[in-house]
Amino acid sequence: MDNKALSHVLERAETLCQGRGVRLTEQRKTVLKLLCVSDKPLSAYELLDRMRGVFKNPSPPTVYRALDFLLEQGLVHKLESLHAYVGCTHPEHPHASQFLICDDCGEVTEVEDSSVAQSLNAAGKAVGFRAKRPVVEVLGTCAQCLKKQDD
Amino acid sequence: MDNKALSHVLERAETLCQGRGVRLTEQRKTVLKLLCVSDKPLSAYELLDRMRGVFKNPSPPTVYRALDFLLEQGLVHKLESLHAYVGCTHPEHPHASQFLICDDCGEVTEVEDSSVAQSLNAAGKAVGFRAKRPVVEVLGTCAQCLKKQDD
DNA sequence: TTGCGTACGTTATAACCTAACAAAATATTA
DNA sequence: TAATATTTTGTTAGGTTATAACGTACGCAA
Repeated sequence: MDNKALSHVLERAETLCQGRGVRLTEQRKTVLKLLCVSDKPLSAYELLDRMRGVFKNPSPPTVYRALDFLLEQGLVHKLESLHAYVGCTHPEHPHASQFLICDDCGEVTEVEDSSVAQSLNAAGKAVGFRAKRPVVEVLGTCAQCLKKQDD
Repeated sequence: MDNKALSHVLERAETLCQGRGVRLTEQRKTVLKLLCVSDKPLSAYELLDRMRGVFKNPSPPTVYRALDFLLEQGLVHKLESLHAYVGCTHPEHPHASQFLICDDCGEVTEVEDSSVAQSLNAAGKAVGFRAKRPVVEVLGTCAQCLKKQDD
């Protein structure tokens, strides 16, 4: 994410948090920023490392608390299959996302496909299940890496 | 899973492994059995505990190796969001499953909804992504627990 | 039997995550 | 503003999940 997009996300996050009466503190903003400027998902401990540049003595709870907050606010997502976190690319509204994760280059694409969401919902309903948090992550190979393989 | 279903699964597993020229050793069979008779997903360390009854001195690698094998053979599934494992309920053919996980009672239902699989595939294709391993887990509340809540 | 590949034993440690309690900052109310 | 409550952060420690690395045993085939 470039600088302009970053500041847009941060402003947006500020606005959202103010509207909800919750506080986007420096630590939380830092974690969000670090995730946004990274070109790949970061583990909690990678985040921890990068926070050393900003805060004096961050510890795991420091990072996990910030992550918990950001997850609750829908500003970041956790990729369960990678034990890693990414900034949300469209936090404007609550949503059920799917993630395409490239095994090869590590790139992650967040998509919001309504037919996936719908069919999942329907599958649940068919057995009387009420969905709360869908986890949809597809591991595979991205277009770019597929192309490279052909060369 | 009852005793009859268990022996059916084990026979089926034997047949599958023989056909593929791989070995379903005692350790591997034990892990599969433990997962099948459990009424809920088991973590690797829960499996480790239960293996103590069968093998003299099992260690984490013992369990993880067996799990890796069973995962490769499609005989068990890993639930990424729980860090836990379940026996596959229909290992007859390779398939992309979805899991409905009840937050309340812990029950997990494996479903195989082709429209979910299709829409996911389509969403990937739209951006040139080749899917290899889909992870689809829906956390929520099962029908039984929903009913209880009403009472 | 010798050699090769696969499976297993063993130790250690890496990586991920949370509990628990104290201190500080911030918000709330009097 | 002062007193109080609430939220956030600091800090220590420890629990859980997963793998590296290296050696040994076993099964099989030349």
